[in-house]
Amino acid sequence: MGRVGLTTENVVRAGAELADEVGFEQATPAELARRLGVRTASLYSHVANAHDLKTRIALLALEELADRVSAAIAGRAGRDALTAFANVYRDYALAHPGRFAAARYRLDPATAATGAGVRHARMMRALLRGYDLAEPHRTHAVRLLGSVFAGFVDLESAGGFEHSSPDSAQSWTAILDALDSLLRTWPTTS
Amino acid sequence: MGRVGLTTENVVRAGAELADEVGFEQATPAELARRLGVRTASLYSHVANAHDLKTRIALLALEELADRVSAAIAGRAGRDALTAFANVYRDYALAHPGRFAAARYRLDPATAATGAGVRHARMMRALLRGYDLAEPHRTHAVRLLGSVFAGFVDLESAGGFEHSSPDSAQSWTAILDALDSLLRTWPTTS
DNA sequence: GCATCTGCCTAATTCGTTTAGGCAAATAGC
DNA sequence: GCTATTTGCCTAAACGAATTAGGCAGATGC
Repeated sequence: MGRVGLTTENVVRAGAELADEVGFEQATPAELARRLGVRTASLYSHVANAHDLKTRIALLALEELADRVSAAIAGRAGRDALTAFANVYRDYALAHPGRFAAARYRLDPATAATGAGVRHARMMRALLRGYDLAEPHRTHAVRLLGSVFAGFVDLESAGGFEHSSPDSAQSWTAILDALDSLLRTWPTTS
Repeated sequence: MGRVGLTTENVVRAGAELADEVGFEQATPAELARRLGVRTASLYSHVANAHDLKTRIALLALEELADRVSAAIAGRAGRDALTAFANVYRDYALAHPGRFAAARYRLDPATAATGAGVRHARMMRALLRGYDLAEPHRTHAVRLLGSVFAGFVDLESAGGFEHSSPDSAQSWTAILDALDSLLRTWPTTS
């Protein structure tokens, strides 16, 4: 009956691990308490409620992801930076599916503004400095890349590419190739 | 106390509408029963359980989406077909957010194989006939398009583009432009 | 060594999911 | 038009998750 030593930090980190194991949706206070060897009610001193727990896991994931992207693109430019950035997303999603799902959890605007979401946007723009894009094309490109990364990784981890050849890793590199070449010859007609 | 006239069909359709109003995750049997003016338990004669309800809503959404895509791309090719296809996705997602979320619900492989998912894949390949892509590039392109459509629409409906200019509609057309030009000059290096 | 703080507890409420079994309205056979 | 059957919706009840209120005891500060 000794104390387990819970803190908000603690609980959230354990929640993130739980999410990776059983899925973000199933990372509930009840299940988390079970894992921590504690009564469910005890968690409510550290997180406000189920939504708060999920929000904190989401913020943790965004932070981790931003750290990794930041490390990966340092000193790289152009196509190198593009693949490094993209691979961080993909690797993170494959290694930490629950956290990655958490990173896509709908945050209210105020919370999102405080979190690491802004860092992501900034890094994406930094990445595009290696390509010669004026506004508004740069913004369009940011959104395209964000869409492709999120979309591909989502489909892949949902098993959408599982039952067909070639395997998804090949498509991934081919797509990065294509995006690189697209960014170099971005159509500025409109 | 007269009978409401529930059928599986009925219940699922009402569930889809509920999902559009309150979100797919919140489209629970309990809430649905409330809307239908019926006790929760009564639904269980028509759907097996909450998961079954969600699965059926997902299948309905996939079907509707496939029907619309099919109508939209008939008689079109190349860039016309591409934008028609893409706009069906986007319009559907904006008009029916709950159903669209449902369409991304993880189905077990057997169920997925029976559903309209395969029609989507076939139509996407048909769309690409307008571009000159040999295998495996065509498959890569299918996956790229799937990723972009899903990713963009997801981010947009999650409000990811809300607090920055230019507005998302402009990015959408710019991205379709870019994709069209990319498909016409697909890099076949690898 | 005492007072305080606080981490985790028990107890209780509310709500969603699900199963079992019953009654009555619709339907079909004659 | 009466009877038999189906079946749509019900009540009752079990179970589990989320959440709040309040209490005890172990850690901490003096």
